[in-house]
Amino acid sequence: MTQGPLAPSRTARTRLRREEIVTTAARTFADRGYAHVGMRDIADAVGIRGASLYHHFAAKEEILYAVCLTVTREPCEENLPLLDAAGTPAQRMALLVRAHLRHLYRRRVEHLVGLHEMASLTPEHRTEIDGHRRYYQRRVRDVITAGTRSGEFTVPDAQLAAFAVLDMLNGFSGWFRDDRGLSLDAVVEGYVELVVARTLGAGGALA
Amino acid sequence: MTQGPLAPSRTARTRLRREEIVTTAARTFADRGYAHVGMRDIADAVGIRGASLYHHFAAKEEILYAVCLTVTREPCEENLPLLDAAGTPAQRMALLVRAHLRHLYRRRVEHLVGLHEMASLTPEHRTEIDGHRRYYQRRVRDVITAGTRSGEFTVPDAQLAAFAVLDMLNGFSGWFRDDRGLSLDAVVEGYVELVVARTLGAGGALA
DNA sequence: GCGTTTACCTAACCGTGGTTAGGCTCGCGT
DNA sequence: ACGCGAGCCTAACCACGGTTAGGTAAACGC
Repeated sequence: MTQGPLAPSRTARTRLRREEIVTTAARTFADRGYAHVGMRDIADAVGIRGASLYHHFAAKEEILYAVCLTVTREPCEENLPLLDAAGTPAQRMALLVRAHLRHLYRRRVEHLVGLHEMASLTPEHRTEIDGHRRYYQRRVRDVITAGTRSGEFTVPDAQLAAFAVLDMLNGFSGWFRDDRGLSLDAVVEGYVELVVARTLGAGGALA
Repeated sequence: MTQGPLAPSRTARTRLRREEIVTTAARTFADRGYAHVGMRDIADAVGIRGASLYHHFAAKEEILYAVCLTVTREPCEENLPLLDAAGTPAQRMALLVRAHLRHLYRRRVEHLVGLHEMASLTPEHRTEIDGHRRYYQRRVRDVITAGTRSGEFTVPDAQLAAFAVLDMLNGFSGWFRDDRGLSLDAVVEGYVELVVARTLGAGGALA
């Protein structure tokens, strides 16, 4: 470490560049669709030449893969620990809903890409991304099951409820826009009630 | 009309062929993604040569457009009339949920394509498809508003509830498979309860 | 029956876009 | 101070795939 924290180290700058490419590409993919975006388009948006992208990524699909990773791994790492926190299933579920929606918002561009362009991933990459999603879904289902056992939730089928809740939440990134009537906070709290209190049936027992 | 109903007329056979192409293409698009499917692939699946497709469609995008049309126009024509039927908002909503899910099931392949490949449509076609979707959503929101006014539904925000309900329903086509535990009928009735009774809050007042 | 249309064919074109080859320059580590 | 590799460049390749041109055989309407 001959490098102070003021001037970013070489590896740090490289990482920054990679992230810049991924973010820029995600924005372009979201706007025009993965297939309609060429390497030269991504490069233009970053400010370099098309061929230079291959210094950072081995193929176009690797960039898409990086985008998809951020939207399936981050929620697992950041949101799921909330399900292990203290509190009743309903309280923990409310925490998850808030974190989930805020992540969808923070990464809304990447989420749009991740939801639509799965088919363009390599089979192996696709399998891995799917694995993350299935794991997340399983954890949500387990909390619902726990809430059902404790009597807080009243759904007949935890699996079905998990599908319903996750589809409801994930749909958010498809329609929410900053410049329309609804504020983020209003939607988040509205959804906490819709999901935890109503759909799952935990009356007024919220955190 | 020199043509009896036994031997299909020329125009009828042409229409059949078109529909066969659309159906086959939808299946292929759903499997491998619109961009990864060539005209020759579609033609192979139908049993003709690539160039022959241009006798029925002017461009590849026209085929995708036809797929998208069936999944946005059909629900408007077949499901929305149920909202004008007799009965309370909750009863009418329950009818819509059933019809909506059964349509998602009947046309599940086309729905998968319609949800994922929007970006590959011509701007004009995309606008038209979006129009159908927005109209459908508006009609659902209006029923929820009606149910709120009549006191059957207890949601604070009809617009938000409409988003939530439609995302929940449409997600169905993303995960339902015939060969797993759940039966279609079980899911449909489960979702009627989740949507109408729980999420919208119409206690036990179902049809 | 006979022209016309339908539906399909073979053959080829050609733009697009992912990818590669190879060279320049600067900053970093020793 | 010097070598090396990171980062970016220009130039070009080339395969894929949408599309067009032009022809043929059967089906249809009068």
